[in-house]
Amino acid sequence: MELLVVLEQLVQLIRPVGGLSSAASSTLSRLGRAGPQRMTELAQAQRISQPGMTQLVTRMEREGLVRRTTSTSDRRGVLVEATEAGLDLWARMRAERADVLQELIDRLDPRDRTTISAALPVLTQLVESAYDDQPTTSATPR
Amino acid sequence: MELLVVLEQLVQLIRPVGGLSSAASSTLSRLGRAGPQRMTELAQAQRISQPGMTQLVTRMEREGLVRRTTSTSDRRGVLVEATEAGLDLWARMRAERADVLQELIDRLDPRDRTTISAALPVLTQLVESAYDDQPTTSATPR
DNA sequence: TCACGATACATAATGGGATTATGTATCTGC
DNA sequence: GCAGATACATAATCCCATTATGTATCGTGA
Repeated sequence: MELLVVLEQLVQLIRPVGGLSSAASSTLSRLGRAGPQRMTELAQAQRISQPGMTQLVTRMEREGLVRRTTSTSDRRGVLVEATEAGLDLWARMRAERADVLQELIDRLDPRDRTTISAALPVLTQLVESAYDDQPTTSATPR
Repeated sequence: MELLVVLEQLVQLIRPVGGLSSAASSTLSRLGRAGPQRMTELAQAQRISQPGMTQLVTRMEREGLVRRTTSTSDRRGVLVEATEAGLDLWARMRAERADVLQELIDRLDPRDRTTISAALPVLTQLVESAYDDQPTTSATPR
């Protein structure tokens, strides 16, 4: 099986937890961790276009997960912040995902488990270095 | 960074190669490897609905990557087969992806490289066992 | 042989999710 | 004050997925 297929299927297994899409999920995470954000900040962090993020925030607002507030420092823009319900979902989602992943790993034999545990930080580093090489303002690899 | 985010970003790095979406890409792979397929077979393999696959095949047909042929054994259905252009793209895509991945891995130090190489088959096994536990006919985890 | 239920696909309607282009309001620097 | 830049929203479009439904064909049992 090709690695890309493996990775995508792994994502498919884990992502449904919490019921949010990828972009919604990590946008909510970002708001939870870093507080209110500008629309373009969120779009850049998620590597999608600004209108794409506008639409996503609108959907998340509709579900009560975030709200738009007025930015006092610059009236051209808004700030997006997570609601209480959003933060609750975020916390639940993270816990559930950890469980799902742990279950998957638990079915490996101990040596494979060690291998995976060692690989995760390396994968993280790999991704980070790959993105560090790309200008943030360039088009999303797509 | 949360594992899911890492995985998704890794997918985002690798997938653009070849310019096909995930479903198109692995559908084309399947046709290349296993020859003409029924629509429902393709849908099941991809874990999407039949109408979803109908639409995808229509789009791929429009791009000249596949064609529908009449199934002689059962006039209710069609067979989907890859065109020459489709097979060419498939071959190119696979080669390019291998290059991208190799580049990413080459920037690791040798010990991390070994770690990743050991982890890939385990990840594969992990995904396969996870899907083996789920009835094929059940809804896609979503 | 015929009728009924199942199968195989296409179509319709809908919504999420992404893009580029464009519009409107605000900001900044000359 | 004005021009260019910025920040977002909106419009149009396409991909991609779903469920529901329609049409044709098949398989089986009476």
